[in-house]
Amino acid sequence: MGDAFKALSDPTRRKILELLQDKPLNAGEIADCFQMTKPSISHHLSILKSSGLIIDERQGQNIVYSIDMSVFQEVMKWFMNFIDMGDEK
Amino acid sequence: MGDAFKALSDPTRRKILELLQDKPLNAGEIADCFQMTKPSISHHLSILKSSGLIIDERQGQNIVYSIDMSVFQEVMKWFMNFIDMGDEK
DNA sequence: TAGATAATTAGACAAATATCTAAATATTAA
DNA sequence: TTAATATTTAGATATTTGTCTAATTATCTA
Repeated sequence: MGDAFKALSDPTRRKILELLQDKPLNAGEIADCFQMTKPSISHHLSILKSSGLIIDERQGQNIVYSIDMSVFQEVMKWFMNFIDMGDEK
Repeated sequence: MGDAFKALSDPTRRKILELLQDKPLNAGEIADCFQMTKPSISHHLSILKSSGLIIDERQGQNIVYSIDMSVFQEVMKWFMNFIDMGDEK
């Protein structure tokens, strides 16, 4: 899960996640939202993918990215532990 | 809030937060939990502090650190937006 | 005030990171 | 099969990051 925190530390990657929150997008559509070269965005997508935060699927010439909730939920659980405290002891 | 994500990306810093989850600790007590020099821990503490995730208070010779929940909650809200989705539109 | 203890700041350095350009791969369509 | 489009991979580079040692600051106590 450490990889997810690393992935979340970059603002470009967080913005990518926010974009995908609305709907799946292909790499080109994502890149169009940034003033950055496509290879750079591709690199960020690869980090998000290997951290488990997004998944990709080829659709013809395009590669469509979407959010994978399972790792998000793990990270959320980590935060929840800090809120719970009042309950026990 | 970007600073908080940056701060959370390092495993040592996350472990410090987990330690402080139990109770406030001074810099020396925190350093004792790691195989790392005190200056390195001090550096991590300073990053956590400037990100708003912890606060410090001098008590005599010691400086006691504890978690500041307000930024935690902001970060949590960011994650919540990814869960909510089902509700609107 | 001098010495001891707790912690930080300063400065150096290797490793990791984000970005770019150029080249390669994969798919579609003519 | 050739050309066009979408995307990634490779390689280079400047910046950021995490760590260390040495020096400094702050507090307490004898």
